Amino acid sequence: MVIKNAAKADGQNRPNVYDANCPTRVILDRIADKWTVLVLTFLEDGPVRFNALRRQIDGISQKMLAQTLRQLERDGLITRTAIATVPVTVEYAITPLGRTLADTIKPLTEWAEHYFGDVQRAQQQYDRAQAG
Amino acid sequence: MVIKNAAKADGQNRPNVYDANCPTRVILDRIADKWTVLVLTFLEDGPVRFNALRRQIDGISQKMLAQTLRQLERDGLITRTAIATVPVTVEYAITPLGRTLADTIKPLTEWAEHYFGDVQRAQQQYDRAQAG
DNA sequence: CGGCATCCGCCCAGATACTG
DNA sequence: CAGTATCTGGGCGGATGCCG
Repeated sequence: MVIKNAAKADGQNRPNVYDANCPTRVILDRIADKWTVLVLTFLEDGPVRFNALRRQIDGISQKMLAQTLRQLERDGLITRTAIATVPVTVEYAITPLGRTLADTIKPLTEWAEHYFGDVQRAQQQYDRAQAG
Repeated sequence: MVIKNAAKADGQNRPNVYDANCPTRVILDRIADKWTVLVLTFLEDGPVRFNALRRQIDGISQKMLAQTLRQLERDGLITRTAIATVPVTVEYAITPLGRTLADTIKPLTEWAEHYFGDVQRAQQQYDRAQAG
């Protein structure tokens, strides 16, 4: 039983992320994807083509990029536009809904940039304590 | 080459999450963990014991909970306090650093609770379009 | 250029059993 | 109560090859 928020996911009450059957868990799992955050925030500045994304998001494979993009498109967070040139050009753009999410997760990357030093120091201290 | 932010991770310039070698990626990967967000936000309201967390965070296994807690402790985001009772009691509490992160990711769960309906509708529309 | 299909290794997560 | 230890399989993600 969930104490913190007694509301059940199935129906009339408020959704509860701590309930495994709550649909908000799906969203959380999506955000918990390794690449979703990076791809979505990258598209904030304007439409980008597939290979441009591939090059600029360092470390992503074409398979994972394609997978992530398809998922984001399915969620209505980005759009996919194929332009019939030779060779074909495909542009990905963020949707208004996607932008609300991007705005929400942006502070996250800022937190990472601001505090990663503190975290690293904590880790080193922890590791020393374990070793000693 | 990264265009969006020319700064390299190694040294004098600003960190760049789009660079695979950037230490902020480590933070992002941590946040991208399935359970980190839930555990950390849950501890915002005060210290909680192991089995209490296990019961209240629906769907988590004891293995994953232990793993997540150890990781969070190592990152300096939570503390672990063992009280020598019989049987032993262990309380986990959020640190000031952890609280800054919890405050940062909280809007995320709120986004999920607010917009999951829009996402579900988008998914259904997408799936219909694929089927038809 | 922008993918998809296939194969495959490896790690992650669940289940189970045991301990202080 | 609060974990650790071990085994196991399913899936994730990388590499490669092919196509419109």
